[in-house]
Amino acid sequence: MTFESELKSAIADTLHNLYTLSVSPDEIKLDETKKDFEGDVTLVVFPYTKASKKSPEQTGNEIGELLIANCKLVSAFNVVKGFLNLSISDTFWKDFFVNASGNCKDFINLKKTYSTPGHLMVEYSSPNTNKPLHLGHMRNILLGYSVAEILLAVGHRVEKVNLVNDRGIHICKSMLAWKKYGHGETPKSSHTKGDHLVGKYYVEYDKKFKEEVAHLVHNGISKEDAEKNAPIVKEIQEMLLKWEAGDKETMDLWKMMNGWVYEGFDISYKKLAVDFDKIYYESQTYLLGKKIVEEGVSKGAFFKKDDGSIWIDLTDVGLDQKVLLRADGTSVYITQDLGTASLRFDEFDGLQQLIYVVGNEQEYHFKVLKEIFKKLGRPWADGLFHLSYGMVDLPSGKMKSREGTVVDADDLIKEIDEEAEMTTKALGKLDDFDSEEAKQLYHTIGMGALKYFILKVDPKKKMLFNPAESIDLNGNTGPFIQYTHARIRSVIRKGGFVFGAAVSSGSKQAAASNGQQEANDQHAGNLTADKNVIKVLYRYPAIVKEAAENFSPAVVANYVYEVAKSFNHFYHDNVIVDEADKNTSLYRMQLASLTAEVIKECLRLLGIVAPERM
RNA sequence: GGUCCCGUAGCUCAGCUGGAUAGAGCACAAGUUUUCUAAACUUGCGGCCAUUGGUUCGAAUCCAAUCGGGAUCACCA
Repeated sequence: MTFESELKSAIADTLHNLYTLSVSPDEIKLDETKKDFEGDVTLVVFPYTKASKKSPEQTGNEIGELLIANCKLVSAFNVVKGFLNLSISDTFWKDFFVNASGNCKDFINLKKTYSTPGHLMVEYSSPNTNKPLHLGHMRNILLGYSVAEILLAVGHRVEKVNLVNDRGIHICKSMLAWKKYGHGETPKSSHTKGDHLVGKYYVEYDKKFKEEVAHLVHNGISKEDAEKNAPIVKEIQEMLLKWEAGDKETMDLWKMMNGWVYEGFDISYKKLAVDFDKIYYESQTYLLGKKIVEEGVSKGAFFKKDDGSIWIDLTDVGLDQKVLLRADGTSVYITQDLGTASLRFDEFDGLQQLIYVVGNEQEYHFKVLKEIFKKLGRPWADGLFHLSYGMVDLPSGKMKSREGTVVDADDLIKEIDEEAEMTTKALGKLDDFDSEEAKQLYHTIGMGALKYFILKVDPKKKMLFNPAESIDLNGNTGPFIQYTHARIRSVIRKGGFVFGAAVSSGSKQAAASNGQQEANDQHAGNLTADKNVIKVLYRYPAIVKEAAENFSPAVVANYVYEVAKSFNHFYHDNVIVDEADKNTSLYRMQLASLTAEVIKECLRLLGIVAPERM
């Protein structure tokens, strides 16, 4: 149902006929025709003037004429300078529309994009269990979820996984602070979300630590020594040792506090409407990887220094030497990543790609990880992909947990929901909603605003988060797109059109009986304002495919905005439900309905719900 | 210092596998509703696409250098 490949071969044939030029259809590039010119697609003829030995205009005209004669897709052409603008026949657009509209489910469903789908894993979120989620985590979570949904949409098998960083000295900090100063406080007793309570003690530790250091410095000890020898530091080291030894009391405390955090995270994940197929815990994976290090040593890929530490030399690929195992035989950060990656490819048979959604500050780490596996000759080494994204900055500067300049995820969600509530109430369209329905809708709209705001930006760019603007509900925003969907639904409810009625009853007769067929026939070759909408809808499968191949929800986000815009333009100029003109009415309802379906699906890929009313 | 990423309108961003007069939204100014949801639509204002050089018929897009911003180069995770 695409014209590009057919047109390209026709052009290739034409070039061959005219100038005995052999060009493969794949090499031919077609651009969308600029708005100011007549036509749908444009062929730039400059590259062919050498072969034609004629002016660009002449060349364009010759190609255009032959195409008109030989390719029924092309209904008209014009040449401006070296640009051959081709009009695709209305018949094509109409056939496309009738087909897509009549088999809407098939049009929306892109699972057959690839004849042999892949098997991929997306790791995202990956939080620490010592503090609540903040804005930076949200970019990660929303990106990861959306990428996974997009990959699923084009038919890949996808494993969504989360690797929880639940152990280590930073986790012990909140444990120690709670033990010393917590007086048995629990989420229940304090009416605090578990992750926030634990986060509070993490901050508390840092405060005490600073106090002790200041005290020691005051007594004439150097800052460096003070930071090493503060009593609380000794305590924390003891605690870590106890944890590693499996000391019962410490383990119980650890389990209890982590449990609080997980309860808190679950609430946040639920609000964000994201999920995971499998959760890995670092406490279970941090000892993995040593075997791989040994293997590397025996293969000669790694080497041992005199002190017993094990290294890899990556200077040949432009990286440095990197330690893989400490002199005392304990793991470093990358050791466990070696283990988990390996584990995953063993666990999931046929896994081809492992996509890590992790901030760009880890780029070096993932380069090293990939190189190590290459050196070890793992066939899947090239399947490791670091989906790196930029930091989220605030207008006031960088976010720093310790300085309290973070935007807390739960607070932000609450704030945005409230904003959505205020706006919705002010518009007063939904006074018949009961309070539960209304609350649900405010959240739907709030999340639409937040998710769209974050996902429309190219992941690799660092983004500026302005709390005031992200809450904006007009213009290029999630609610704008959600609104377009809701408006279409509303109109269609009034018009009484049941989408795909003909299809569900499964016969052409049904289509004829409700007038769809007739309506479509009447509009054959009579496309005008609606054509722009149809043309935008036509690009939907290619857009999602592009987004999947580039792991970029931003592609979908920017596209769905275009869909909404083009439809709103159409809507403004045309009456959809018109009792006096049933055929036109029915035709336009189909167009509106198809638009709504595309919007809904694109939003779904971004993790955004398209409401029926708003 | 080495490596990587970014620099487009006052602000937030598209466009970057080279193509025509560089697009949106916000903000600002003006207009559109007895009609299907105005969270909409229309119009205006706003640009040496960081700078310089190169490649090319053609550069925001590719290459190089420079300037500015960020990240990273731990026996931390």
